[in-house]
Order: sequence, then structure tokens, then C-alpha cells
Amino acid sequence: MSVPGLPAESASPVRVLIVDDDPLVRAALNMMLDGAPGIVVAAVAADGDEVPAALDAYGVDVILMDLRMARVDGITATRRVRARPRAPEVVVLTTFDADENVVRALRAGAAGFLLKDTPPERIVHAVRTVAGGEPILSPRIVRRLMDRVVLEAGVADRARAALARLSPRERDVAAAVARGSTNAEIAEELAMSVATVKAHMTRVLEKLEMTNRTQIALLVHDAGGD
Amino acid sequence: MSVPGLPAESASPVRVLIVDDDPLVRAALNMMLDGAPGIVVAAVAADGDEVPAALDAYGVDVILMDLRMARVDGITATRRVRARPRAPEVVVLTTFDADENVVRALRAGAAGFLLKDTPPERIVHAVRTVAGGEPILSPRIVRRLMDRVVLEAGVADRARAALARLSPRERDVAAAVARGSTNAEIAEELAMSVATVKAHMTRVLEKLEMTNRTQIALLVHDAGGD
DNA sequence: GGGCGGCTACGACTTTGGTCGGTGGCCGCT
DNA sequence: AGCGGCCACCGACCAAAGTCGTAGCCGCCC
Repeated sequence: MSVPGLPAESASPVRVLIVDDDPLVRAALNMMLDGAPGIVVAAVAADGDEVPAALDAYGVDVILMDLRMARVDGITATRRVRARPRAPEVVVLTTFDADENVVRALRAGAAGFLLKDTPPERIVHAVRTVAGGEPILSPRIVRRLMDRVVLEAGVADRARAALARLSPRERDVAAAVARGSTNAEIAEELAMSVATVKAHMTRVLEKLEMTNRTQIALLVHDAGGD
Repeated sequence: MSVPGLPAESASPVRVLIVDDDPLVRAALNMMLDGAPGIVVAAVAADGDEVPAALDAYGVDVILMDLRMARVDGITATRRVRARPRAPEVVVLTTFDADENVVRALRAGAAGFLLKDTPPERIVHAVRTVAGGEPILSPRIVRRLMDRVVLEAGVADRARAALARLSPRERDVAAAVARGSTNAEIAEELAMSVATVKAHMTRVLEKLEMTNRTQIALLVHDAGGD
């Protein structure tokens, strides 16, 4: 709970719970973590349904969680863990980096997502990082998030460029269309007659080279709604 | 250019160019980097317009780039650098983490974005990381990206839940609407009469509790278009 | 002062969108 | 077999959206 940066390793060590159905993986993680300075492995579990008991029995700061497990999967277990009062941080550790898994893990409240090919010293580092309240993601996933941001920005950019051709009033009309309003509603919102709304609408369609209001709505939406 | 993981520090060191208009910052960065194992500061510049010459004169693997500079700002400089043949990696290092700066930096081709309050050892680590071809972001920014993903997933989820109430044919119609098609176009695409398209449309509007097609288009769009 | 571009407005018209009522087929249940 | 519910389909009808031509009123630039 100190200022960001590497957490003080002098005080009480970070207590870790390892959850994985593969005995070999459990052993490997145990070995690489239990020795590390400032870290102790508090408990080990083979399935998500064993987690609550482990949390009750031992104080746990960080959970390393596998996704594929027999009875209660890692996502579900993460969600349950994070619903508790002083919930530990969860780092999902899996072989598959499918986008959907990442999103589901983060939604469930995970503070980190690492691939199993992550080198040992990085896993150790990740445990300390999330214990300090910071997120951690595998580089490949960070890269994907970055690509996504750039892509969306490109789409928004082109949309905004198109909208820049509109006069202020036309923009108002376009924005209202993007809220799903009818011409009558727009007329009221903007305090003008329906005939005028239509006049603006025609100009907007013309400038944006479109043929109906639905296309306007989608474009404005892409531009980011701001 | 080796397998991910911390780059081998045994071979040739990572050559760094520091670009910042503040002499104090330059000095501080120089001090924290030049000593570090596997890293040498190849050159130092005070403005973006000095970068090309520095690159030509010295071999540079990584650039630490400030954003606010007098003549050529960091974004522009980054874009120019990244347009070159064997371009070095760029890490933007700035005081302000405004979303827009991050997006612009990434679009310009930056491999990393760090805040200036980043502790020295992290900056050193970041240099080695990007030299190894991996991205690096300040925790606060990673957090924001994660929040954003979760938020979007939530929106898409609710939209998809609503669409799940539709029959297959109704879904087809809704999807076509989200492409901005007219009823006539939809009729052709789906090989049915315009009257039938309208009938489906009415059912869709009813099930989704909406009053016009524009609202359908926006909802389907939110659901992710997949 | 004249001209231009943006905003407003109207009427009359065409096209598109949306409602209503009704047919028939395909379940699954009794 | 008979029935109810859901889905797909259609045509006729009415409402909303979009087009066209015209026009007055700014504020701005040459």
C-alpha cells in the first residue's frame, strides 16, 4: 500500500497461492517462487474450488491462477475471489492467449495475465508487481492492446475528418441522428422546424456522400461520439 | 533479435539516444543509463530536429524521447524516426499521460510510453525491454487500457444479450441495417420481398424496444459487428 | 456595396420506413 | 389428429424521411 515502484521487500513477504491442475506446473512455480526474496508460497491448490478454503486458512496476497481446470475454471474462481472483502490480486497464467480469455480474465478482476512461456524471473517480478497494486501483462498482450488503440484511433480519425466538412449546425443534426432521434425530435432539441432539419440532413448526406441517416449515425459513432 | 526474455547483455551494449530540451533531465537520464550494464548513451539531443543527425553519426538502438520541445516535438520526431529503414525503437518519456498523447505516440510508432516519475531502475529496464523488441508502458497506462477493454466488453455484452432475443432471420435483417442498407437492399441481399423485410424489422424494433432503424444499427455496432 | 456561405424556413413532391392484418409451414405437446 | 406458438412470408395502408426549388437574414471578405 506504499507509493508505486518496486514494493519494499524488507517488510512482510508477499504470500502467494498457486492454483493449477498440473502437478508439474505447481512444482515448477513453487520452486521458482518460494526461494525468491520477499516471496513465500502460502498454499497450493489443484482446482478453482479449493481456492476459498486456501484463502481462509492462509493469508494470501497474490494468486497465480491457471485457466483450464476440471471443476471450477480460473475465470470463475477469479470472479469469486475478487468478490470477497480484502481480496488478493489474481494473476492468470495460461498457455493460450486468446483475446477472449484475456478479456474475460480482466473482467473477472484479474490484475495480470501471463503466458506460461514467461521466463521464471518475470513471473517472480510479476508477483511483486501486482502485490504493489500495479497491473502486469505479457508483452504480446500489451502489443495487441496497443495495436488495437492505434487501429481505433485510425478509424475515429477518418470519421472525424469527414465530419469536419460539416457546418456547426449540420454537425448538431448529425450528432442528434447518432442518438437515434427522429427529425421531429431533432427539431425540438435544436429549436428549429422539421423542414429545416430536413434541409440540413440533405446537406449532410450530400457532404458525407451517403444515402440515409443510418449511415450518418454509424459514422458519428465511429468518430467517437465526442 | 533473439528470443524474447531479457536480452543478452553480454554481446554489444544497447546504444541509447536521449532527446529532451531540459538540460537537467538530460543529465539525469545520462547518469542513470550510461553506467548501467549493457547500456551506453550514444548521443544526447535537445530538440527533435537534432535527431536525424545524431542517428546518422552514431548507431542508435533506442531513443528516449521527450514530447514538449521547441522546434520539432516528440511525436513528429518519432514519426520521422520510425519512417527510416533500420529505425531504432522509441520510448516516449513525458510528464503528462493524457490519453491523447499516448495514442498519438503509439500511432507515431513508439514502442513505449513512460511517465517521468518512473524510477530510474525502471527506465533502465524499459530501455533493455524495447531493445529486445517488446513494448513497455507505464502501469497507469496499462491500467487504463485494461479498464477500457473491460468497459467495451461490458457494452458489447449487453448489446449481444439484447440481440440474442432475435430469431435468425431477424438477426440477418438487423445486421444488414447496421451496414446502412435500405429495405430494398436488404430484401435483395436476403432474397426476400421488401414487405418481409419490413415485417422482420417491426419485430426487431418491438423486441429491442426501439422506435427506428438507426437505433438498431447502433446497437448491432456496439455488439461488435462480429 | 456587392457577393458569398451558412442558417433558417416553407410547400409540394417522391421515396423509404414502419404498421396491420393475414397466410402457411414447422415444431412440440396432448 | 388436433392445437398453440413461433417463424417466415406477403400486400395494402399510413407515417416519416429525403428532394427540389425558393427565399429572407445575417456576418464576412473583397
